[in-house]
Amino acid sequence: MKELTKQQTKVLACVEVYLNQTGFPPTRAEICKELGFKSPNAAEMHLRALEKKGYINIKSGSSRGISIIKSQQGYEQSGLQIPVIGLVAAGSPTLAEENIEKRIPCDPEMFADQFDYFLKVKGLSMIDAGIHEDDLVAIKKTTDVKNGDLVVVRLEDEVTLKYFKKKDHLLELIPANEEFSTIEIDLREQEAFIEGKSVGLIRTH
Amino acid sequence: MKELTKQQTKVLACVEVYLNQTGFPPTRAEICKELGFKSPNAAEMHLRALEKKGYINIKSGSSRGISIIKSQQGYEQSGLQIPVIGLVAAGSPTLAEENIEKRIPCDPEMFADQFDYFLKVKGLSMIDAGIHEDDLVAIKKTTDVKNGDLVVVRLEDEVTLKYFKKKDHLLELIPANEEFSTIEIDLREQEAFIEGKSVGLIRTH
DNA sequence: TAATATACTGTAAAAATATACAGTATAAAT
DNA sequence: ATTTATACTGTATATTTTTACAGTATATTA
Repeated sequence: MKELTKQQTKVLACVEVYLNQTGFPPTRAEICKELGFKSPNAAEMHLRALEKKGYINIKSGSSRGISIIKSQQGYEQSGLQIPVIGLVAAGSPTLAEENIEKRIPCDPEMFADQFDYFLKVKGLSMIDAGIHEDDLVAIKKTTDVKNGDLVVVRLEDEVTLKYFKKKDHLLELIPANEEFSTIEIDLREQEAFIEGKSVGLIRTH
Repeated sequence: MKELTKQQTKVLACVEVYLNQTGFPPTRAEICKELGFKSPNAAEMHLRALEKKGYINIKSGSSRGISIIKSQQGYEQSGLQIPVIGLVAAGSPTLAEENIEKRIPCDPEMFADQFDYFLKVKGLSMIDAGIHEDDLVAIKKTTDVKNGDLVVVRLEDEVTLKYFKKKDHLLELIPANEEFSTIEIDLREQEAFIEGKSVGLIRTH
């Protein structure tokens, strides 16, 4: 890829910034206004140079017909960001702003099932299932869970991620670590709120 | 958010598809051509309705001045799809079409580092690192790796995912499973091609 | 020293585009 | 039975926008 002159770099950046802010490319006149040129031909010439060097494509005859081929900036954020929630000991994992640690740009349909948020794993209770501390488990908000599903359950003030098993009044929350023991709940005595189930996992190396 | 009529949904989809394909929004006339309308006013009315319902913004007086507020589509349609490559025993993991098992809609910047493809894990050699069979490891194509990195290395015709350790002429490829042994390579005797390193992992539950 | 590339100004015209206005048709709601 | 909302056609025009053409100035290369 050929190198750009200083001015060409400025013009390309101007187009990209305009695109990010408005969602559509600028006109020659708008580029001039932004960069202080007094003739639309100034912008035109730079755009032509950028096209020749393979950085942009110009659709002839179209207004604002500029498309970026090689961006100076990183991948533009397409807007879809999934919140990450810490597996806090107290309270249910709400999507309220104060509970969101960060957001990750990804597609809510990247796993087989759609999901609503990531839950950041604390502790080692699921390590034998290959789920480590700080892994992010993709959670689909639902109460429709089956035996064997990996579920997020709230017991009073505590939220936990375990395998689900239910028979009549007995709910078992089964860890994947020999050093932890199964939580057994008699649903006639204690309430259990199913927050959702895991449809996938991601980990940053 | 108000519901859209069938035609409004079509028009919104048309705008989004056009945007994804060209990088700039369509004109009224182009929407008409795409959807078979014979009057630019047909497109105009639908766009106005979409603006009123909060799905798009129209910059008055500007050509192609449409910006999407609430997208109907995800990464699937926006083209951001990352290929999944099977960890085949023979040959390097190329992005040639025949090696691509499927594509996953997600953002190449979802992990700390950008990555190029997913590698589907075979075998249990990394199980103690929480990497199971059929997990998808996000690989960044690079030869710039440090000791301790999880790397994809090709030895002759075999591709393997292991921890990297190099000292002078000795390359060690270390598994995370006691039942497997470290691969030791004297680089003066045998070549080793570093295909890339892992920046993350995803797993579908 | 001439040629060439960069970097513009200034003007103008053709083409692209938004957008208003006047209608038609149909189905659902009042 | 009348109003209201959806869904258009068809025309016209003011405005926006591209883009060509004619210059000017400066620095670099041959």
